[in-house]
This record gives sequence, structure tokens and C-alpha cells, in this order.
Amino acid sequence: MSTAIKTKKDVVTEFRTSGILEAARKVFAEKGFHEATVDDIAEAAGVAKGTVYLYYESKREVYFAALKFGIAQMYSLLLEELNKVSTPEGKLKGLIAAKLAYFDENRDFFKIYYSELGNIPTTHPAGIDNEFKALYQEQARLVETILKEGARKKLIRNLRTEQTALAISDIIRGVVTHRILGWSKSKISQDVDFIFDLVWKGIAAQ
Amino acid sequence: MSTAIKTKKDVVTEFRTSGILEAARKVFAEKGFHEATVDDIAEAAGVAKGTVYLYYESKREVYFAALKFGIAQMYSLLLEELNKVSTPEGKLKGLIAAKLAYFDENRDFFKIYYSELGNIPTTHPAGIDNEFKALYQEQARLVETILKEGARKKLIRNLRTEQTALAISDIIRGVVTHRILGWSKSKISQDVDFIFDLVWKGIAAQ
Amino acid sequence: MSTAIKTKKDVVTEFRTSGILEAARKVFAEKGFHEATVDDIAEAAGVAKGTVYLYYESKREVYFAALKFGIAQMYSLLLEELNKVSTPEGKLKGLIAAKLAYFDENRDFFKIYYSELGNIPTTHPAGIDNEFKALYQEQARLVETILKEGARKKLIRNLRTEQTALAISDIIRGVVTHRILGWSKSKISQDVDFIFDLVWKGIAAQ
Amino acid sequence: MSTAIKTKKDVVTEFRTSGILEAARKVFAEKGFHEATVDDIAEAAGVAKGTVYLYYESKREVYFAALKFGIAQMYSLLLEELNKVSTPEGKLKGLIAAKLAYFDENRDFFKIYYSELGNIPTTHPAGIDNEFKALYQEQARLVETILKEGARKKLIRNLRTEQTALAISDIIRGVVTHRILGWSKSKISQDVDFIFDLVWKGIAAQ
DNA sequence: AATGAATGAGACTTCATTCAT
DNA sequence: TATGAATGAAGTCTCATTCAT
Repeated sequence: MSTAIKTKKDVVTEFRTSGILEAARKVFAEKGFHEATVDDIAEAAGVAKGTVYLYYESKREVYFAALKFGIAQMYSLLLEELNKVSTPEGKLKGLIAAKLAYFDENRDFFKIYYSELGNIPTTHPAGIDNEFKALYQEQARLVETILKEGARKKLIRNLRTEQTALAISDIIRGVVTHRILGWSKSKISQDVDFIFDLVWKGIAAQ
Repeated sequence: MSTAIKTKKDVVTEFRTSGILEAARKVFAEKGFHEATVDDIAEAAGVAKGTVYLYYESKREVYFAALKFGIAQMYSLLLEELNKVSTPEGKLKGLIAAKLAYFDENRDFFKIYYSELGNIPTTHPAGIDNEFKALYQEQARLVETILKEGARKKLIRNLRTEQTALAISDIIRGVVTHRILGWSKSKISQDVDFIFDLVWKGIAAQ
Repeated sequence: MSTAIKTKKDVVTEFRTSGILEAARKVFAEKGFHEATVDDIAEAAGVAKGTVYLYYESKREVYFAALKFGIAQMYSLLLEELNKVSTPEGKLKGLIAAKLAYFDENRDFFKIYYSELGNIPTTHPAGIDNEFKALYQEQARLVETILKEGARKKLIRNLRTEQTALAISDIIRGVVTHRILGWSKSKISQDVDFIFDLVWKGIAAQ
Repeated sequence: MSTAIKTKKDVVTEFRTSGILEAARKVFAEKGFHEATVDDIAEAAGVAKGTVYLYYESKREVYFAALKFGIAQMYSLLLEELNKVSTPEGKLKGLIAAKLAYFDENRDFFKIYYSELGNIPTTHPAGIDNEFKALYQEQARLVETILKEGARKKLIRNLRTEQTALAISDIIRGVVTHRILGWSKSKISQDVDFIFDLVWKGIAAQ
């Protein structure tokens, strides 16, 4: 009865759900939630329509599952990146770089992730709203942690860390957007330097 | 047929279109593009469904018209605000304040304006894409102009003005978002000060 | 604003609803509620599927409307028939004859009417249940009225009129069923005589 | 391969089919044919969906099997009851009492049994139709036998026994219906007396 | 024999768009 | 110009049936 043992059913379920989720991410990113059909997703996943409903109760649920899956994946990747460096400066720059790189690789996911924000207050039932809000703010909290550490080390001036963290996240998101829309042709490293420079000047002590 | 003289027809047309557009803004903001029905809009505008199609070819077109209408309105309001002050610092702060105030007043429009960005590349036919891109970047150009003037006056350090302008716009947009989602409970002036402080530190000379 | 004046809209509505109801009766009778599709009904009515939904909110609602329409029509026909005769005997016999004749003419409706009873308690939301129950019992009440009059005139012995009325209705329904299923090949008048004879012996005074 | 010896296979088959049939009766009665799913039945029977198809070719077949099973069971019970009394009067009253009691105990089955009649002519393939018709009429034949015996003993007047038997069955069925729908609150014995009284007066000699 | 995951046909319902009045 | 009834394409979801294990 150990939880470590996967039954065959578990394996199949994992195989199917990850296949469906991957397909969903792609399709939703391409067409947006409404234009995407369950048939599209099923086809992309190589299963029949009914199979999708075997694992998810509704189209919406597939959507949120894909969203959460992506966020979690990105989050763990960012954490990993942060552990490679020790100074606040390094961490901040690393985080910026990691995010830009991740979304460059996962443009489809960005589309979902991003457009979600715009829909939060009205579209979602309250429960999902809060769940997504938490997921979203967790990202900003990574930045906030860096800011606080920097403040403790007197590298960063005193400022409202929570808001600042959100603002920094917004800049990053903005740059990612411009990159994905093709408005920015710079190399990742250039954009990273740019953001970091702007931000660091804005928050550094003195 | 002089452009200066409005025929009765023109008057009616303007009356209808502005009524429809106003209704559309409200409805789209409340429900999002897909959930909103043409009937909703017609009803909100107090006309019959067919009448909407007399002035717009499709639901999409109504949507973009409402979007453009709002952007133009906001733009002229921002311009007005900028002309009240003369220093780059004052202009920047004024712009930030004006945008926050505008969206606080027009939350419905923000919903449309904002969620649009996320959909640009795939949903729109190329033509509209570019049109919207231009509209959107025009906003950033207001900031850019301020930056350039500041640079000339040596108040602002040398940096890639276009990108910086976009970044500043992103911070503003982020704060507006948090305000609208209810994540920020600060007064407008506090948020303005916060943004301005952060940004100005980040871009000031020295 | 007189209610006697039908607007054009009213005329169209009546035309459509009666067309749809007629089609619905036929289709539901042929296939039963579940096997019948809205498309079937629309096609039979010579309108598009969407048109059906213009006048009824759901397939269920079409069904109940058809049912009620038929019951009401039959009821008024029975009333008319009853007014032609004056004695309880004559009324009872007339009622039996009228019902048998009506269902002989409207076999399709009988199918709906009949199969409905079997579904009452579970399928219907409470409200409709009661509405249908009332409609159904109204039929039995016609018989009950006759019985009471007969009792007053000492033609009929004392018995629980409500139950007896229901029992008589059941006999009639049974014979109709057998006729419709083709189990009875008798002429209507023969079956009428048979029912009347059996019943009258059962209820007559002495 | 003697018919007297049950192989292990037979035992299992009987065990499975009776389990499935019992479950089917319950589920079909609760939800009706269409609302009931094969999954519902399988779950109620404690087997997997596929197992149901091992013993029956289709959902319909399960349905008819459950119906036949119930009718046969009831029939043998009625026979038993009839053998306890000897006079036609006693037999008739006994039959009425037994049927009312049986359906009071087996309300679920009545739902199936009853609603079936309404669907016979169109829904069923001709074969099943006839099979069911035979089963159904077998019930009435029980009554007919009593009537004939009564006629021979001059207790009952001369009348078309087949039709009369059907009519009596209809009255019984009607009362059962009212009881099950909750329209009758009488005790069984009261309803038995009522039916018997009405019928006997209707059919007695003189 | 038993399972239950997978299938995919098909149902209901919505709604953008048309067009006769 | 304005209307709103009519259309029918298209989407979500269900579930009887199959079949590999």
C-alpha cells in the first residue's frame, strides 16, 4: 500500500493526462480558450473526444489543469535556477534570465498564462479565482524574497517589497510579451541586462 | 459633401454608433468577447439586433471599434494632461496619475484593452493586428517622448528609450491590474508615488 | 389595447406554435420522448431547429406543451358532448363514446397522454407533476360529476364517487389501449356498449 | 449435458443474470429506460460494465429480460394465491388482493411493467412486441378463467369474457397506479373491497 | 469469465448572421 | 433606416458498445 508504488492504472492515467495537457496547452495557446474545441485537443493528443472527458469533467477543467501544470513546472524550474547563485543581484538577474528563457521556449504556455490574468475576476468561480491568484502571486513572492534579502544586506533601499516585486514581475512579463509578439528582436541576454539595469538602479540602496 | 457639414444622416450615424459602442464596451467588459452576445449589446444600446449589423459588419468589428474608441479617448485625455505640466518629471508623474485615474474610472474598458494584448498574434487577421499594435505603441510613445526630452535635459541617463518606455507602461499596466483585481487597496496617489519613485530612480541620470 | 385584437406578431406566434405542437405530437407519439429529436420535430413542422427554440425553451417544454394542448382540446370536446344529453345514463354513455372516438382519431396523442402517467412521479419536477396531475384528474372529475348527479336521482347506488370515477376512467383507457394496440377489432359502438353495460350494472341502484 | 444437472458454469450464469436483472429492475424503475445507464446497472449489480454485455446483447435486452423476469415471478405468485381458494368469488377477490399486494411490495417493478404498455407498438421490433403481448395477456387470462368458471356455475352472467377480463385488469392496474402515485391513501383491503364490489356487481348474474 | 479504458456517433442548445417587412 | 423572426452551423458533453488485457 505504499504510495511510492504506481499501479498500472496510475501509469496509464499519468500518460493520458500528460498527453492531453500537453495537447491542450498547444491548442489553447494557438486558438484561445473559446476558439479551441475539445475535438481539437483530443486530436492533438491522439485520443478520441470521449477520452478527454474520461480524465476531465469539462473543457474548462482541462484548461485550468493545463494552466496549473505549466505554472508548477515553471515554478520549480525557477527555484532550481535561484539555488545556483547566492547574491541577491545574482538571484534577481538569474530569475529574469530564467523567465525570459522559459517563455521563449514555451511561447504557447505564455499565451495561456498571460491571457488568464485578464479574465480572473469575472470569468472564474470564486474558488478557482483564488487558486489562480495564489499561483500567480507565488511567482511574485520569489522576487519579494530576493528583495527582502537584499534589503537586509543593505544592498537594496527600503521600499514596499510586495508592490515592488509585482512591478518587477510586470516588467518581465511586458518584455516577454514584446518578445513573443515579435516587437523585440534583441537577444535574451540583452533584454535581461536591460531589465536588470533598469530595475537595479530603481531599487538599489543610495 | 463637405466634411465640415454634418448631414442629418451623419448625425444619426454618430448617435447610433456611439450608443452601440458604449453598450459594447460595457457588455464586452462584463462578459468577455465570447460570452457577450450581439443581442446583449443591442439590448444595452436600446436597438434591435439587426441595427447593430447596419453599422458594423460583425461582432468582431464592433469589438475592435469599441476598443479603438476607448483607446483614442484615453489618448486624447492623456495628451491634455501632459500639456498641463512642463518638466519631464512632472509629465511622467502626470501621465502615471492620469492613466491610473482613467482606468479607475473605466474599469470596464481596461478589461477589454488589457485582455486584447494577449490575443493579438493569432486571433486577429494581420491587418487588425498591426492597427492595434500601432494604437498600443502610441501609448508607449508618449512615455518615450518624455524620456527623450529628459535625456536631452540630462535629467535622465542614456538608455534605450523605446524599451524603457514599454517597461514603464508595463509597470503602470501592472499596477492598474492589481488595483482592478482588488489586490491593491492603496489610494491612487500612493500608487502613483510608488511607481514614479521606482521608475525615476531607475532612469535618472547619475 | 383590447385583448381581442391580435397583432401580427400574435398571429405568427400562434401559427408557429400550433405548427410545432402538431409536429411534436406526431413525432413524440411515433418515437417517444427520448427517441424523438428536436430535429425531427423541426423537420416535421417545416421549420429550422433554431426556430423551435424560439418558441420553447427546451425539448421537454415542447413535450409538455403538446401534452397540455391535446388534453385541453379533448376536454373541451368532451364537455361539448356532455351538453348534448341530459340523463346521467346518456351522459356516461356519451362520454365513453366521445373518448373512444377521440382517441381513435388521435392515436398519436393517446400515446403521449398515456405514457405520461407512467412517468409522473420521478421524471417531472414537482411543479409539472402537479400540473399534469390536475389535468389528468380533471378528466375523471367529469365522470364523478355524472355519478353524483345519478346518485342524487337515485339511479346510482351509493359508492365512493371519486374512486369509482377513476376506475371507470381506467376501464375506458384500457379499452382505448387495446384498440390502439390492435387487440380489439370491435367497432367503437360495440366497445361503448360493452363498457357501459359492465359499468352501469356495477354502479346502478339495486 | 442433462438439463437436470447444473454445471458450475450454469450456476455462475444464473448468479450473474439474476444479480444483473435485480439491479436492472431497480435502476430502470427509478430512472426509466433512457435515463438509466448501463453503468448504473452494472454498479448496482456490483459488476463491471463489460460483464453486463457478457450476458446480454444490449441495454434493451437487459430491460426486456428484467421485465419478463418480473412478470413471470408475479404470475407464479398469483397462481399460488389462486389455488388457495375454490369459489370464483374467492378467486377473484384473492387475485385482486394478491396483485395489489404484489405491486405495493414491488413498486419499482410496476413502473417498468406499466410504462411498457405505452411503448409497445412502435418501439419494439415485432417479435418482442408479440412476446410481451402474450405475457401481458396471460395475466388477463387468469381472470378470464375465473369468469368462465363463474359463468358455468351461473354465478356470473353471460358476457364477453375476454374483454371483461381485460377491463377488470385495467381497473386493478388503475388502482395500483393511484396507490403508487400516492393518490389513494386507503389500506389495501379497502381498495380490494372497493374493486371487488364494483366488479362483482357489474358481472354477477341477475 | 471479467474488466474498464477507449471510442465516436449523436443529442441538445446557442447565437452570429441574414433578410423580408 | 430599423426590426426581429428565422436560420443552421458548430460546440459541448453523454453513453452504449467494443476490445485488449
